[in-house]
Amino acid sequence: MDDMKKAANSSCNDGVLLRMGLNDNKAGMQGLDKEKINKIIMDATKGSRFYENELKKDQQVNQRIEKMMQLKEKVTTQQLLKAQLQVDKLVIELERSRNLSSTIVHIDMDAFYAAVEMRDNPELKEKPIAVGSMSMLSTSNYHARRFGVRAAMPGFIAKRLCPHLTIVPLNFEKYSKVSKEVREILAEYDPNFMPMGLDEAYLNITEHLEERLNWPEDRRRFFFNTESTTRIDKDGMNMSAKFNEGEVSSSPVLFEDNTSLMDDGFEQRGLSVENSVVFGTSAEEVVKEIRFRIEQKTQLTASAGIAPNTMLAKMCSDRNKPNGQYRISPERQAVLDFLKDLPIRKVPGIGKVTEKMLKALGIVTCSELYQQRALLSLLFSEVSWRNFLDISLGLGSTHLEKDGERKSMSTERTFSEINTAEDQYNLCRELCRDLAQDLQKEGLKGKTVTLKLKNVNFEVKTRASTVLSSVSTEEEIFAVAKDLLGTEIDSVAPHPLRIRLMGVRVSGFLTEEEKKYQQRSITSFLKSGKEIGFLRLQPEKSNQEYFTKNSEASHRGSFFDQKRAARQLNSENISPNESRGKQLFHDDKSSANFVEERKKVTDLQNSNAREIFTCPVCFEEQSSNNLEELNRHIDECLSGMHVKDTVEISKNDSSRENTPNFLPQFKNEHVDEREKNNTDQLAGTDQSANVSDSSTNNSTEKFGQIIPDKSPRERQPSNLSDIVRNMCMKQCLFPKRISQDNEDHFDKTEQIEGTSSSHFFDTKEDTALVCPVCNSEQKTTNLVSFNRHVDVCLNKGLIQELTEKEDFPTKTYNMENSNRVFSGCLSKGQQCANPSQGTKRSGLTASQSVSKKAKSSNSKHTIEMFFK
DNA sequence: CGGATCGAC
DNA sequence: CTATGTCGATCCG
Repeated sequence: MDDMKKAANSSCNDGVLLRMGLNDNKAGMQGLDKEKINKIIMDATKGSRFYENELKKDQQVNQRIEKMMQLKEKVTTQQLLKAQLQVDKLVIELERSRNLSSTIVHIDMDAFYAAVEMRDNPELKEKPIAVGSMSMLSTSNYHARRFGVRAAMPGFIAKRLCPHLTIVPLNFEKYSKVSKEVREILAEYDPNFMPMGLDEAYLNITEHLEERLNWPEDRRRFFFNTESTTRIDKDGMNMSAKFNEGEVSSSPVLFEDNTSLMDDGFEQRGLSVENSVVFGTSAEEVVKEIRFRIEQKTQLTASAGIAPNTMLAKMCSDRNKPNGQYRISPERQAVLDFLKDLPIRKVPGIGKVTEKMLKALGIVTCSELYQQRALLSLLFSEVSWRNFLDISLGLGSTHLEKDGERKSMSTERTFSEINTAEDQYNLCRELCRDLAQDLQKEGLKGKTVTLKLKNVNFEVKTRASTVLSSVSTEEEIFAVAKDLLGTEIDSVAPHPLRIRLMGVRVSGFLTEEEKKYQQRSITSFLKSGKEIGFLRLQPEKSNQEYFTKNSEASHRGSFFDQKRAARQLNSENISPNESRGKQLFHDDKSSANFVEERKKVTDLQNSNAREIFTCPVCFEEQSSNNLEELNRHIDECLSGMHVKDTVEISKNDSSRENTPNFLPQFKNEHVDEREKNNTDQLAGTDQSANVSDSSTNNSTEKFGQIIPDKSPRERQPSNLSDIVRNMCMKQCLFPKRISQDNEDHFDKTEQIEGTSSSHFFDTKEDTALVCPVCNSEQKTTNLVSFNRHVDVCLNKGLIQELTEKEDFPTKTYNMENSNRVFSGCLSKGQQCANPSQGTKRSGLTASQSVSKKAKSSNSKHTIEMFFK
């Protein structure tokens, strides 16, 4: 967002102080010099918990650097020479595939939030201002920057730097509105432009430039905003809305010394009719036109960069800001000239830490980055050094990829210290509630819940748990999160957990495909009694829900509101008793309530009065509410379908054997030129693999053999083992991989993302089959036998458990969230206790060779293949 | 997979 | 008093 953020940290000496200070200080009547600024910051910082943590982090980075330097010492000349050869081969390839044919533009609004606030409140125009709060600033205007006030700085420190600083609170609605106005303009030049936050965007104007060549002059004519904000129609009519403000003050608000585009010689062009200006057909002219229109429409200025790829364009927009633009002409030499002395820190993706590490190697500029390419290839991961190489050659994306599906969703909050378990659980629930709401908006469900905690010393911890059934509701998320939180509370007991931030994240979303099948998998089956559970309790109340009710009854409104209210009342201290783990309530009143409510639940469960049974196999409601009878019915149902099902599965195995189906699909249609080249060539040697991959990829037919391919509504699970198998397949949790060859392991992410199915029962030599029910390793690798075992196990185990009303064996499937459904059905209120089982995940059995093929056809790093 | 870290806005 | 919130990527164990 903010141009100065990086400058703040660039080319500093080591040390926390300098990191937080700034280096460049624009000359001006007012303002502070670098030294003063750093001193003030230091005084405000020194001794704080925050500072101590910064020091600690600094030490860790230093250790990383030390490790790297030790590695460097071991590098022999021979290794270096060899690496040099390898890398240079790659350089030739990269060079050969350099693509200069696109015209990419990066637009960056100048000090966006601050500029908007100044525009809307003229009183602020002459003053140093910042947008944010006393604890954190989002941006500052250029006036304030002269005092060292910048984004990501806490307001109270900014105030010390610049006592006259006006801090205005964030107003996202307003910024969004302005942002939308800007985007409307951008879309005219590239309908597929890519916004990056509210104040930045990339455009690919290659096509626009071509079309524009044929445009008549009038189509490139724009009027000043006293009349119009956009070009006129052929009839000379205004096409767009007028400024609603009615005020004519169009002068830029941002910089006292600025030169508006209007003063920038547009009138001298001689092309303009009164009050209008005509733009040319070059890329520069297009971008000037865009910036002109933005300014006319919003009274805000933007900076821009023009270059053959996104990386360069972004760096260009930084070059002449504020209110300027810069272009790298599409020639190799122009690119290299631009990079020659450019500090690596200016490169997007190179941050504070990377800068420091590279600096330890004597690398500061991009040309130095290139010179050290061989060494870097030995010291850094492949991904990293290839990225470095791309950077030093000036290579980047020449097209704008649509960003794919969201991968996670989270919410987190900072607050003044919270140290009682009760408060922490309440807060956690509130976060879960908010998150659940957000998830709902996008209709997402995820399998992994991550809890994030920051203690009062600013140390951050995350704890994650992946569950079998995907979660989306407040209760479901909280059920997982509260355990994670409980574990953390326990881990510091008897001391209280003293935190200043808590966050909850959900990730591992189901793909569309998975969503469909999930409906008839055991997960949904077990997940909630509401849907298709074979036992319904009325009213449907889980323990958690009682907890909610309870806490909500005593606290109205948001947790923070209550805290605030409590502080104001300031009468009663919440007793900071030993907050032992999962004991949710500490004060007598709520404890009592909880116990009482809990009792109600068990009472309800014990009185069979309102139970309705639904058979999990045939899905028929049972007339009897007798457990024994239900069990007998289920037995019959299961044994009736058992044999047939086994045969069906075994038949499918053979057809599945060599058709791996976990390969990820191509994420986007467009393939980078150089990737295309390589895949084309690879196709020669690897054709068969590609064909087979793509054919299996979407093969619903094959998929359908495993799970009969009818609409979920049409077909319900035939028996429990079927259900379990479906679940296993979709969740990729099976079978267990015994031999742990750590070398050359494949990318699990890809497999989980992709539609994995066929590898479920794949037989591999290094794979032992482990029964998901009894958890015992099976001697046989024969799938038919194995399936039989699982079926037997299921029938024997599950039904027996049902009948005997004992706890689910510890060594079973992890039921996690499903506990409450099971508890209701198995043993009237008894929970099946296997809390930790679910976090253990089995490895996958996909063959590595296949996995590599997947990469070669899809990955950015295909070039590697050439050197083998 | 889980956890830490980096980087961007 | 008072040092953000959200997201994706990567690396390591």
